[in-house]
Amino acid sequence: MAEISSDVIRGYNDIIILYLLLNDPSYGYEISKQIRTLSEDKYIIKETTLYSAFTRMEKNGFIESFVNEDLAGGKKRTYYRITPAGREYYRTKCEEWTLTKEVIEKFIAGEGRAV
Amino acid sequence: MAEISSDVIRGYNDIIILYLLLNDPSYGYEISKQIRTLSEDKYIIKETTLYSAFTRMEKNGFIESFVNEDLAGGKKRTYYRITPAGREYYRTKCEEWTLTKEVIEKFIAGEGRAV
DNA sequence: TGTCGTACTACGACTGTCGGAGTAAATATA
DNA sequence: TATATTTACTCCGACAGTCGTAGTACGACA
Repeated sequence: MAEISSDVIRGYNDIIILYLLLNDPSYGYEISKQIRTLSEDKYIIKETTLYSAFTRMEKNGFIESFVNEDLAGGKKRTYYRITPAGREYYRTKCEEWTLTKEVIEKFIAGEGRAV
Repeated sequence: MAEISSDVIRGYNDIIILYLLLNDPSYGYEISKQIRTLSEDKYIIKETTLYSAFTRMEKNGFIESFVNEDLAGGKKRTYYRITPAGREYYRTKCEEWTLTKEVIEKFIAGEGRAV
């Protein structure tokens, strides 16, 4: 099972995380598992990478954190919620992805092209 | 004209450069212009990024350098030639790109999906 | 003579990711 | 009940690739 290295996915962690916050707030451990599941085990984000992304994006105003106080369903957790600025950032990054994809594919060996 | 930022193309500079060496040796200035032209001005690689990529890839055995001695057609230049190892590396990276693309697109808002 | 294009090189700074270690509560297993 | 595993982080220092800035130097053109 081939896995994706950090140097090629780098630059997309932000949109991956924000995508998983679009509908509902979530927290580190859950997001980590969702990335793994959704990517069918092809991308497993490192804990340190994920949590430092949270810190950075909160500083940038893309997400907001809050702590679950009731503790009904388990341990204390830090949840993150996407902000309007975060939604806007996500949209912009998606557009940039489309552009980037087109550019990169010009430099990828297609079918029938000798390499 | 939207331009691609370095943090999203990072990780692909190697294959972009190697692609342009697949058929013939080339040198920094020319490769830089070709990237710009082929990408339709969407990606303009920084000189320092390009030349440090050359150094790194030569160290890794993916390219070899030689200097044009005759100087018939202008200034002295350092040319680079792709090695078999470089070709192999390029192929592997292309496959990784396909995988990465599929994964990232799972986290991109598609048509009709609210963001 | 001066400016523009060509073709680099050097250096220090910065950012995001990583490996490793550690903490601690909740849950599952024996 | 005791222990192991899972959950849910936090901190630290290191590293790689990119960047900004600056500088060099040659050739062509006006």
